[in-house]
Amino acid sequence: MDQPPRDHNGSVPTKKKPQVAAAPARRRELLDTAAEVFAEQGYNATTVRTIADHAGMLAGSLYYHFDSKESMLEEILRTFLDELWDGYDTVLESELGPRETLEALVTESFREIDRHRAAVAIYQKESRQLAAQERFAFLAESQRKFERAWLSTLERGVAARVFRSDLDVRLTYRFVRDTVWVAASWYRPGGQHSPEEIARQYLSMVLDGIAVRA
Amino acid sequence: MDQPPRDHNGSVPTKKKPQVAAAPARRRELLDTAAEVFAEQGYNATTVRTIADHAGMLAGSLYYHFDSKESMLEEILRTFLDELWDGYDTVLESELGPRETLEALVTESFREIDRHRAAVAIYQKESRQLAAQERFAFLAESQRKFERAWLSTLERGVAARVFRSDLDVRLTYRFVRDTVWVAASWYRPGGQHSPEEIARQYLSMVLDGIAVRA
Amino acid sequence: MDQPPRDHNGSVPTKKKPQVAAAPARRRELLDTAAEVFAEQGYNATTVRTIADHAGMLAGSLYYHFDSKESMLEEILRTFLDELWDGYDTVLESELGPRETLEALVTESFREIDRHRAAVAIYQKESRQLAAQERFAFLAESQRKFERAWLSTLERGVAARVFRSDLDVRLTYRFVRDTVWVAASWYRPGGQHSPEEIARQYLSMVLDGIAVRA
Amino acid sequence: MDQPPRDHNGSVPTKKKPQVAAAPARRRELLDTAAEVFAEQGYNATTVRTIADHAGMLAGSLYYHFDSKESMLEEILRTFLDELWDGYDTVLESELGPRETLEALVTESFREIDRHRAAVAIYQKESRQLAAQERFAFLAESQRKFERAWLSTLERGVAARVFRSDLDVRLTYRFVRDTVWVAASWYRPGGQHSPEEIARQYLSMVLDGIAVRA
DNA sequence: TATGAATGAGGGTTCATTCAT
DNA sequence: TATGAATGAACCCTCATTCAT
Repeated sequence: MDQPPRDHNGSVPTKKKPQVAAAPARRRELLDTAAEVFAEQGYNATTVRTIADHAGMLAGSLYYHFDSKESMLEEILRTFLDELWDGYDTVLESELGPRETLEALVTESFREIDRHRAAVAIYQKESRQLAAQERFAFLAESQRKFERAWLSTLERGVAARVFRSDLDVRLTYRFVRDTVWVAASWYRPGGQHSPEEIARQYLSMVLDGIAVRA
Repeated sequence: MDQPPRDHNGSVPTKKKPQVAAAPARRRELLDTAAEVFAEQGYNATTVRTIADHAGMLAGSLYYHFDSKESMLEEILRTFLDELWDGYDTVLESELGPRETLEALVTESFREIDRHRAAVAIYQKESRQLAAQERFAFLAESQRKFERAWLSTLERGVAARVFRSDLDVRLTYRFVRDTVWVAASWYRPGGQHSPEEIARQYLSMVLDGIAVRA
Repeated sequence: MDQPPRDHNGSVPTKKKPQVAAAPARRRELLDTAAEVFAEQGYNATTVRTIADHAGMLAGSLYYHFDSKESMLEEILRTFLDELWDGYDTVLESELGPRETLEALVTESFREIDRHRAAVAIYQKESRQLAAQERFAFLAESQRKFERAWLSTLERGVAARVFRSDLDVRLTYRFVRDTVWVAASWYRPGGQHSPEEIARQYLSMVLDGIAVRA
Repeated sequence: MDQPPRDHNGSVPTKKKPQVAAAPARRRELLDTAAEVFAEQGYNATTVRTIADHAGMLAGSLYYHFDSKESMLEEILRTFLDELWDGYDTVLESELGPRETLEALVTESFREIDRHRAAVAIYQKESRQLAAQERFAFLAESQRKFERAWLSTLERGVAARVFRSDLDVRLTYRFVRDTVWVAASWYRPGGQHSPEEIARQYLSMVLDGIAVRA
């Protein structure tokens, strides 16, 4: 979805707070808490006081660790997208066939949903609006890269006659993309299905359909 | 998704404002405007002043027509769901076979997306959070009804051997549901594809998959 | 001190609030109140709540009339500088001799102090820091114009042998400038001396000194 | 301007911190740093973090050395006023003639500006507001003493016919006072003029005026 | 019907200060 | 001596809402 600058954890290194180097553990904790709340209540509807409550501190104390509510959001999304692209890039560089690539990408996606459920949910709900802001331009950038990867995979597949040629490729792209990511809105980690199992079923539906074969 | 009480436009008829009778046309206009803005910016991020700006009036003036920002949202969603269920109920009462029912529901859904794009987008983005409020209990109610309709259709189809039996029905339900509605997030009315055409392609993918048959 | 763009009362016409056209009377009242408080407590030490208290309203209500505390400050200073330069320009265009020019400028200055005591006091105390901000660049611009006017007057006087040539002109400039404007810090309108009377005495000291002539 | 109690560096010796005894050198350094920042940015606009940054430490660490930001300010001003009055008292006890007294006081003032530029600038900008607080009552006290010294000198001069009798003495006092101290706002130590040189020029203007003698 | 002005309850953020280490 | 982390009060500002006109 994105290809942010390699190093990005400081985003806007304005002040000289220890925002970057020091105590990455606490930082992570707080970001996880924030992500959870953002995902549950929506970014706008979430107050920093709520985040602070969940973290067992006062609202002002968050500003020792972060520049702003927005910078928390940014870091949550950047961290997620970085990991996501680590996985995707590995797949894309493996030179698999189109069908195997699709399977690997979908499976990787469900693994990310499993690991970053909150971040994915936030991404789903907020990215469209956010992408308009310069600060979140990396979201749009990621989306473009994402689209290129999928479209080329689908086109390769059509050329190789493993995917149907009678379908509009862009529609198919959206279909597959949405099909995967919306899962974040209902997926609960630790449920009865592992990410791989869910991926398998989704792939089965996407590839072979839900109708019984004639 | 829901079947609210027949009359629902005032929800809480406390005050004496003529919120109901007078000039239903202007009312509709304003709601359409509001829906457009809500869809574009998100409900929370939208200020009543923005709505008023788009409508060419001052923020306070909206309160002649509506009780509150929330009541505008409620009416937008109720109106949409009412129409949606009009269509769905017609389908469900037609006693079609499971596959034909699924096709009809999906087609009807894309028609609603075409007609109520803004409302659908709002619904997609906000319904989860809203459903927790008593005022928006009708959203949860609608969702339950929606789920029942789909699940029973799918189960009928599995029993009739027109849908695959090796798939988790709930997963399949979510798959189909999401697959359809997320389209509202990118669909633009007046584009090159008619709702029926999009429905046909979606159905083709959902039913038969995107892979080439062996 | 400044030569702002001819029209400047909107400074940053971001939103479409009636900040500009409507109700200039109330606006003036509020700005006068604000100026008084800024002058007395200092800009930074003044809270918008204090201003609102003095105006008999709530803090938030000020934002119906103004964009921000800073925009109030800006408008106060712009209005003052505009009037000041109206007076100065009239003097400078009159082609008086250097001594008469100096007398007229000083007199005009005391009149402005009389009319805009609060604004002058604010200007004295805050302009140095403010001028660094882009928004208040007009302060620096005014200062440059002010300096040019004074320096050229002094130089003309030296050339015409009405001012002493053994003094450093820049030092003299600062001497005269400060001497006049600091008066705003103790001047109270409605006191026993009229601005013209004070100007006369200042001029007497500046021109002829306080020592008895040999 | 003031004559504070002989010992004044702790003002309120409440806690047990070694604020007084330990390492007076470091203390001085920190106060000089703070004074510089206060002078440049204004007391209110200066955060303790900014001071700490300039001193190469963290904000909290300053509290090992000082009770509060305010106590730093107090000590800066007290130290300055103490030295100033050392000089003034020496002059005043010398029983010089009125003109020579005036010359000596002005010269001494420019020497203090040279030595304590930052403190003087702070004094100029903040003393009026500060003097209202009990803690800074010494500022008002100093000002009174200052005024007495100058007024009596001027009156002595008028009586001795070395100063003009046609001028309002209080106005003249303010004129001379302001004339001297505002210099702190633009004076930069190490510039091309020595304090004594500047004093000489100022005195020349104040005593004999800037106009060419008839 | 709509305006203009105000309310009042927060919301994000800053900052002097504290304190255990 | 200094750090790192947190506190808590206050601050500027936003915004849904009200109401007299």
